Amino acid sequence: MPAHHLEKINIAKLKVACSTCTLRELCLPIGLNAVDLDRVDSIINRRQRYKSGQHVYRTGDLFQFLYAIRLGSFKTYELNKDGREQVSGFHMAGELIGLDAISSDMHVCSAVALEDGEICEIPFVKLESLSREIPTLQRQFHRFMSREITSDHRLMMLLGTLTAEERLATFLSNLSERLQARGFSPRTIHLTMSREEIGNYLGLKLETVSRMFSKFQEEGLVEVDRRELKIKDTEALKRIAECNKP
Amino acid sequence: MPAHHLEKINIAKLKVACSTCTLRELCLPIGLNAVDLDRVDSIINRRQRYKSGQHVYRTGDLFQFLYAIRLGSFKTYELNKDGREQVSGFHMAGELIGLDAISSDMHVCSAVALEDGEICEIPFVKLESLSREIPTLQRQFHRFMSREITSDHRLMMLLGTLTAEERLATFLSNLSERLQARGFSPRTIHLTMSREEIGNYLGLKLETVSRMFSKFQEEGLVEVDRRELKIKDTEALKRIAECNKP
DNA sequence: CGCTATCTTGAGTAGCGTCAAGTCATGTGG
DNA sequence: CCACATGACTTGACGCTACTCAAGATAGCG
Repeated sequence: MPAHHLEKINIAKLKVACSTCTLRELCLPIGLNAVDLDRVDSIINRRQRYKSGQHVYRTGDLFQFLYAIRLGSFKTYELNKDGREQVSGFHMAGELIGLDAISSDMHVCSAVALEDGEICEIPFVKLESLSREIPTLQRQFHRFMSREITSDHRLMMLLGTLTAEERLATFLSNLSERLQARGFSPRTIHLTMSREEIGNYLGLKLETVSRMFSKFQEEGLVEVDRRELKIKDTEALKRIAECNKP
Repeated sequence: MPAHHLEKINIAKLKVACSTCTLRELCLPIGLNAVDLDRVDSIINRRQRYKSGQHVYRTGDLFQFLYAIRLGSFKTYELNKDGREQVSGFHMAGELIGLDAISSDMHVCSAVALEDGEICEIPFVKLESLSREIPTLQRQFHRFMSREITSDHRLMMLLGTLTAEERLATFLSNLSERLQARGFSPRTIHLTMSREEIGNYLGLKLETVSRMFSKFQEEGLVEVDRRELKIKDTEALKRIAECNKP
């Protein structure tokens, strides 16, 4: 085999290995040593591409994989019998989705790409078996599940007790923080979801979301033009959102 | 040691061992064989008693244990900065609470007894270590965490999309089912929580909860007298609650 | 260029919240 | 034993927030 060919393969492999992934400090294998990282590497189906609008899984699908987001943004949602939608989360790079399916071996919500993106598939049975051998991985996985529960509780607090204004401010603050943590601008945000989807997340109608955006704009907190958002007064936004904290 | 003394000890031990616990088919060690069951037994601090109103843990407490409820009912709740309360769940025998604390090593919500009850404390570090050796236990634990996520998503759907009437019907149907699963009457229910606590769970004010109870009573769905509840028309109640299902 | 999807804005309304008064059961002290 | 206080609940009147319905604006797309 010629040398340049070998090199190509290595580059291709490197590009997608956990060890060289820019997300490794955000993703499941946080804190693993090189050897253990390789073992995790070996069970992952790396870099499945998703087009905007494409589903990762749907309610009722057999559960086999957890999905670690590498690139792009995704929403997870449930529909009730009447077709009402509740968005349970907007997810971005480094987050793990599909955790709700473990208990019933079937996905109980759906996940869809809001823009083009990439996902690493993690075979759950293999992850469980590996996490029996690597305590750090086990602990990390438990933290991820627990974090999901914590963030669900935050959303409950929002849905159960906050006003429309407080809900939107909380949503924007949270989005800004998470983008910042991933190296994006916390001020200039491209919204990958529609007003209706934001509403279905916050327990509001799309008209109410739109009105609140306009109100925040009038008050000089943000500038919105369709899906382009500029946060002009982070502090004021945070102050309104503060009420969702303990 | 005299025989009668020995017998006494055995009885005392039997009364609190997982292997003889009436909840073993509902609780964490579902499906374990006798040997593994004993190993789980050995790490558990059994039967801590709680008086009505007593806290199991509070926001900010160091996380050390998961808590398996043996007897009684408990609520888990969070307070936000303004003192608004969101109840994240009413929990009863066989349920595991404290799962939200894993990610931060601190409890992020509080748990309080709604009536006198008993709880088994499970040291989390020991549970993790044991679950590395007992795959069935590991799987079971993951199922419990995942079930928590699923039920949180149900509550989100309720809070985000349902009317007051639908919320209360869903609450009552769910309560009835869970009591039935534990061998209690699904029709004659003693409510261990106040109207305000129900409201803080359902995202409603206590007056609205009270009005909805009265409405259900007028319509012949239930009979309520303070905290004693009789379900007169299970089917009608289920029909109203149905909308919270996928 | 017109069609469609998405978003904004207005007017009117319904549902739930707020405030307040009253009931009832239980507990307390004289 | 009664007078009174207290906490939990119910009910009514009224108000406000967010919803509904509708019309119009704008960008993207075939």
